[in-house]
Amino acid sequence: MGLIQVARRAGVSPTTVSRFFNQPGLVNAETRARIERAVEALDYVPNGAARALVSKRSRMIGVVVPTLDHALFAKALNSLEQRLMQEGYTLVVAASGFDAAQERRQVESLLSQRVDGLVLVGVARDPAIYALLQAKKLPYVTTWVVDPEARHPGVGIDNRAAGHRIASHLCDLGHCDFGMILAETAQNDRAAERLAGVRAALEERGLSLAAERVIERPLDLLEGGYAFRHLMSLSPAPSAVICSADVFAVGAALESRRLGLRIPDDVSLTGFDDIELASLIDPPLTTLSVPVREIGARSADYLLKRLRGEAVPDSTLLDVKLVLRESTAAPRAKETKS
Amino acid sequence: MGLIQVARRAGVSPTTVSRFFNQPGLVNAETRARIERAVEALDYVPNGAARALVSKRSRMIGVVVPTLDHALFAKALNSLEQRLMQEGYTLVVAASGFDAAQERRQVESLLSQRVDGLVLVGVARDPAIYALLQAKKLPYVTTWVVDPEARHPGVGIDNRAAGHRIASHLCDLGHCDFGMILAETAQNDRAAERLAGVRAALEERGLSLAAERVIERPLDLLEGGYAFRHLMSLSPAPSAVICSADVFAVGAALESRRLGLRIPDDVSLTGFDDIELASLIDPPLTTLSVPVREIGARSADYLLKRLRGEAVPDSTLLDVKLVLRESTAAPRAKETKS
DNA sequence: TTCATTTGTGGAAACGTTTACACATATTCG
DNA sequence: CGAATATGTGTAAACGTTTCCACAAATGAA
Repeated sequence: MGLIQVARRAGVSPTTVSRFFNQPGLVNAETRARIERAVEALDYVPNGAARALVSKRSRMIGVVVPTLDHALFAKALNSLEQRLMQEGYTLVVAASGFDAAQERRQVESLLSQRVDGLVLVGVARDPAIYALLQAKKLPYVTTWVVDPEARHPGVGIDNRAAGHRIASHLCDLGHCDFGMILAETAQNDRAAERLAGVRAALEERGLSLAAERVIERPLDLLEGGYAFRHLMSLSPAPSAVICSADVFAVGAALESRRLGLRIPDDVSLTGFDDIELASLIDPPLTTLSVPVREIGARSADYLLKRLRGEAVPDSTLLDVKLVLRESTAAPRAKETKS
Repeated sequence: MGLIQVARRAGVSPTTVSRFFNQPGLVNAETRARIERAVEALDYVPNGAARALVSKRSRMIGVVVPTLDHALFAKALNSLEQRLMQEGYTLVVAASGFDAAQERRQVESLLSQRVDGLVLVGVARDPAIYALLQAKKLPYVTTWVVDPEARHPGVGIDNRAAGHRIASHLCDLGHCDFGMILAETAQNDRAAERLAGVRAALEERGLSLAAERVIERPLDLLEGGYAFRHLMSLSPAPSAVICSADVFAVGAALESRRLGLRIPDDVSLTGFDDIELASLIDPPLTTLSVPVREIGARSADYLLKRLRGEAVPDSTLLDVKLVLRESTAAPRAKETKS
């Protein structure tokens, strides 16, 4: 039911059939034709398991994302998959649901499936995972972030600098009262870094961000709306709300309409990621553009090169762009205390 | 570097170690403890390739989606993955990019990786794929659709009935002039069926949908806007625009604002899928709710059961709900010809 | 006590490839 | 013309599991 049957039918040895698939150049054109015919006739499909067992390469790349429920990770996966496929690799995916223990189990499972490389999101995770990866000498990349201490190869952006950038923009416009909506930092080092960057920018100007003005929520359009409503109920209400994801910002923008608040006249609003919707809502959202597709493609490239044994720079820091649209403006002149 | 080393260290035979993993109940508690220790000490991870080779089951399920660029498929994948993971299965994904030839290559690749089952989207595809699946006796499900002729097991909705339903709703409101925006039917049988359903509903009432009022576009927010603009430039402009996906409808809604058209006063607008955004835009979108997550979960269930050898109904037809929100209303009274 | 059953374990043969290594024949070169 | 080098092919040993079968010891029933 395999190579041997094909070999028999083509009147050659199994070795030759194997070569036919792996280094066709080495086999005589005529022989090649005979083998081709045999393959067709038998509907032969190589057995990846046997192949992986002996060659010690499965031609599979594993990836663990927090969730597939949001287009962001899915988009990155898409470009990852495309690149890998071009090179004959297959993608094995697992979704951890932002759960550290589950992520660990997933990684173990992927190791067991003998993936040739691994793509992870973020750098903060159960150290046991890194220990295992080290022990097995498995090539891996962390994505979206680049480990500041460079202990792990990564493809991503500087989330802290990005947070700094967007906060600075708002400060430059004259804002002093901020609110922030972000993903739960305990399970999301991207959000944590962005927050740190925002904080740093504010501190440089002698401003600060009170804890009750930092709202952590699961990433979700609705949650963005709730958080926004809450922030705007504080006194004084923030004159600018920074969101760690466009999804939050869009939710906030929709909620603002319900609250009768105008953006940017009453509040400035910023997002993060630059999803398609960001440019389409009213008003178009000022945001920080994250090269999602490139993250996917470059991660693939990194692993591919390592698997080919080529030298690769450990980390790739991608550029983010501040995209100025219409959701930010100077704050309203402060009413003088009566 | 494997079972044997663990066995040696634990002072048992490889067979016993194998049992330890596969039927722990059969091995003595004391022995089990010894093996456990050996496993820990050696950082042993079972070799899935070897396992698959001899057991003929890889514990991997393959899935080919058109794209991961849209949240819809990704969401379904997410629930699919969750269910599979619970049962110890791993998900291998490929994105065909709506390309039939590529889909075929992907399926072959998945067959080669020896997946135990396959999830496909839609039922229209290269017949060679079905032939191969048949020849290899590989369990598979088609999703989103249920093959009307029941030649293939499927988990999905009745897209035609759904199209019929939403068109009927608009007819009942009194609309006569329709436009439709949908995905390219050549590569998307879901869209094609929805269109057919709409057409059927109209015909029942003596109405029809001219070819130039059916706009096929790649699934994309922006495209929805362009198509909408074009439809509204026709004369007479449709009083209702039916979209085969919420993504189109949201794009259309955003565009309507730019055009100075009010929804539903000037045009009624309907979507399909009921994505989260649908309820949040202004006005909230009347749409047809598709149980995306359930499609994923049930597909997983189907395969899981088949792999366990249990009997399973060939097809699962899921309910769709017409979600009435505020984007549809009776058409404006027609201006009488002057 | 004897036989049958349960419980726990091991031996050895697959599974379908790849990969050294060897070898025969044809080609090139000094 | 002989030696060196390509070119094309084959033999046989892995790879790390599972699975079939056998078997010993402990337990239960008669």
